[in-house]
Amino acid sequence: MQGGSGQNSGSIDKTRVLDVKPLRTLEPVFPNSGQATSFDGACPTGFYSFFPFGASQGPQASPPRVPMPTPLRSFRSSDTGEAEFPGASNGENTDSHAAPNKSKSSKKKPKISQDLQVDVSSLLGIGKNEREDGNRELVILLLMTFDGLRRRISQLEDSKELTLGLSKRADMRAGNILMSAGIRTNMRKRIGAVPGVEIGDIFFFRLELCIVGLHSQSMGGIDYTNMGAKNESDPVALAIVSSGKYNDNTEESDILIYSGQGGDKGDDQKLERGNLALDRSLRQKNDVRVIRGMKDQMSSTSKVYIYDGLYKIQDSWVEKGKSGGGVFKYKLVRVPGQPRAFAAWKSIERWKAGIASRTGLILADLSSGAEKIPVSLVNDVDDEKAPGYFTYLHSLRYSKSFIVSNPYDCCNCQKDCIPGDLNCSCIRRNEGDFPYTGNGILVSRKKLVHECGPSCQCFPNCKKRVSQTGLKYRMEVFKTKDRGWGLRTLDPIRAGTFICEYAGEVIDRAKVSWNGNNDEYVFDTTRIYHPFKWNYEPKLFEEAGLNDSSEDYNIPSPLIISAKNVGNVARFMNHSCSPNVFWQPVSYEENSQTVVHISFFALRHIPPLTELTYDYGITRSDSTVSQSTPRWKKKCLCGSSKCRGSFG
DNA sequence: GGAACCTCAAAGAA
DNA sequence: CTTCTTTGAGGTTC
Repeated sequence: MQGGSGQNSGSIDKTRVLDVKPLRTLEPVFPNSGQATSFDGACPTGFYSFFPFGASQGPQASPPRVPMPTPLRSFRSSDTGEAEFPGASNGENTDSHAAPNKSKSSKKKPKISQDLQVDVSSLLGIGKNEREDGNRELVILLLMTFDGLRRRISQLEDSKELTLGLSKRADMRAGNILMSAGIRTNMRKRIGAVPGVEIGDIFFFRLELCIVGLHSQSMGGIDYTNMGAKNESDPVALAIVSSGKYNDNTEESDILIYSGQGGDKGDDQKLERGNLALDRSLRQKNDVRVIRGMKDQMSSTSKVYIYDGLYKIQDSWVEKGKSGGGVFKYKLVRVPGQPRAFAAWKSIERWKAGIASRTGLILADLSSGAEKIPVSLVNDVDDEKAPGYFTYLHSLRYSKSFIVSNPYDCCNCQKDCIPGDLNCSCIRRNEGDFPYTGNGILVSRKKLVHECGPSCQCFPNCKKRVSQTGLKYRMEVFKTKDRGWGLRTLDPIRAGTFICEYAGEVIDRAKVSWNGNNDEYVFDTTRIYHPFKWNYEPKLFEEAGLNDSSEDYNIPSPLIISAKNVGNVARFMNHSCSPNVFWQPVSYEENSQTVVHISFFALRHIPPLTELTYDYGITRSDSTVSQSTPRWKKKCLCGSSKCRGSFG
C-alpha cells in the first residue's frame, strides 16, 4: 500500500538532491531560477551579504563527495524496499543500524554527532573569525539554520522515519550537528555584550544560546571563565540563565535574585565553580549577561528565554533552601540605560490582564469579535484616530470563477492524521511529508501546503489544519512613526508559527488599477518576490543525512486578494526588505471546492512588540499591466541594513 | 489540562 | 582523554 507513494517520494528525493547545486548558490546574488533572473532590484543581498562567496566555490567543486557512512535518512525509503541501502536490514528496528557509532565507540554513549564530509561551515560563510566573533546577520543565520534543522528532524521523528533509540530531542540533535561542524559563533568568551545578539532577542532552546555564544553552558545556569579576572586563578561570571525554577522573581523587573548551583540533596552549596564566579564578579563588579526563562504561554511544555541585557551583582548571602541546605543568593541589578526587554514583557502581561491600561489605546478589539482573541488598536504617536474604513473579515471571500482546482479525495483518517501514514490522502498530497511538526510549526516552504478540510474524516483539531484556526496570538494594529499603520505582536512567536492569513476578496487582475495607490491593500502572488531560503543550506541537510526537502522558491498559484474593503489584520502588515514574516500558499477543501489561501508564517523568532513585516515584492512589468501607466514605486522606510531602497 | 515525577542527555570545566 | 557537574525538555502518570 505504501508502494506507490513511497517510491514516489523516493524519486522526488532524488530530483531534489540533483536539484541541490553543488555550490552554495547564493540565490539572491546569482539568481539561478527563472524567477530570480527577472528580479531587477539593485542590491539583492538579503541576509547573506557577508558570505565570502568566492570561498563557497572551492571546497565542493573539487573533492568528490565521500558518501556518509550511514545517513540518518537512509531509512526513509527502506520500508518500501531495501533498494537504496541493501545493507540495511528491514525497516522496523532501525535503531541498531541508525547509530553506527554506538558499536564503534564506547559502550555507553551513543554518539549522534555527524562528521560532515564537506565543510558546511565555510559554505555558510563561517570561518575562524566568525566562530570567534559574531555579528547580527550571522546570529540570525545561525538561529534560522538551527531551527530549520530542528524542524526537519522533528518532522522525520514524528513520521518515525528517524529513530536512534534516544528520546525525541530534535533540539539536541540539531545543536549537535551544528556544534560539531563548527557552525556557531562568539566562541571567544567575553564579559558584557555579545556581538550580534540584541537585548530583547528571544530563544526557545538552551542550545540556541550556545550556538550564538550568549551562554555557552548547554545546561548549567552560570557561564563563567577563568580568563579576564584580575586575580588569574579566580573565575568570573559571564552570563546566567534564570530558569524561574528557584523562585528568582521579584516584583521589580530590573532586579533579579539568583540562586547558586549545587547542593540539591540538602547539602550546603559550596563556594566553587559558578558560585565562586558569581562571588568574584560581585567583587569585581563586572557586567553579567542575564537571560530570563519563563513558561511559553502558547505551549505549556516549552519555555521562552529572553536576553535581558547586562546586570551587575550587588549583593550575596546564604539562605536555608527548601531541602535544608544552605543556598547562595545573589542580587543582580540591571545596568541602567538599556532598552526595555523583560520589563516590557511584564507591562504586556499587565495590559493583557487588564491590570494596567495601555497608553494610546483607541479600540480594545478592532475585529469586533470576528477573531477569537481581541486585536487592539493603538496610537501613541499622533492623534489620528483610526485607519480608513474597512470591514473585518477573517478569511477569503471569493466567487466561483476563482476556484481553480477540483475537489479532491478527503482523507479517511480516524481522529488525527498520523505523520508517516501514507494511507492518508492529505499526507500523500504533501509528497508524503507532514507539513507541520507536532506543535503546528511549519517545517519548510512548499509550492503549496495541503491541509485537511471540513470534509476530511479526521477531527477538526487534526494537526494538519493549522491555518484554519484563526488568530492565536495577541496582535496590535498601531501607528508607526513614518509608515502609517502597522501590525505587531504582543506575544513571543516561534519561527514557523502560523500567524494569520491574508483575508479579503479574491479579485480579477483586470480590476486592479495599477496607477496611483489604488493597489494598496492588494496581495498578488504574481509579483516578483525576492527569493529567499528559509532552511538556508540544503547541503547541510544533505550532509546530515536529512535530505532536506529542498525548498520551493517558485511559488505558483496566481492569486490576487484585495483587502481594501474587507480584510483582517494582515492588511496592516508593512513591507520590509529584511522581513520577519513570509507567506505560503495553503490549500484545503471548502464547500466541495479546493481553495488556495495565503498564510503568513514567522520567518524567525519574533519577540513581543516587534512589528510584523513581509516582503511585498515588485510589480511585474509585463503585458498584463497597461504600458501607459508608469510603474510607481514607494520609497522603502524599512530601515534594514539590507534595504533595497524602494518597493512596489 | 496541568502539576509532579522520571529519564536521558550535551558541553564545558576540572 | 576521562570524569564530573549541571538541569533542559520530553515523556508518563495521575
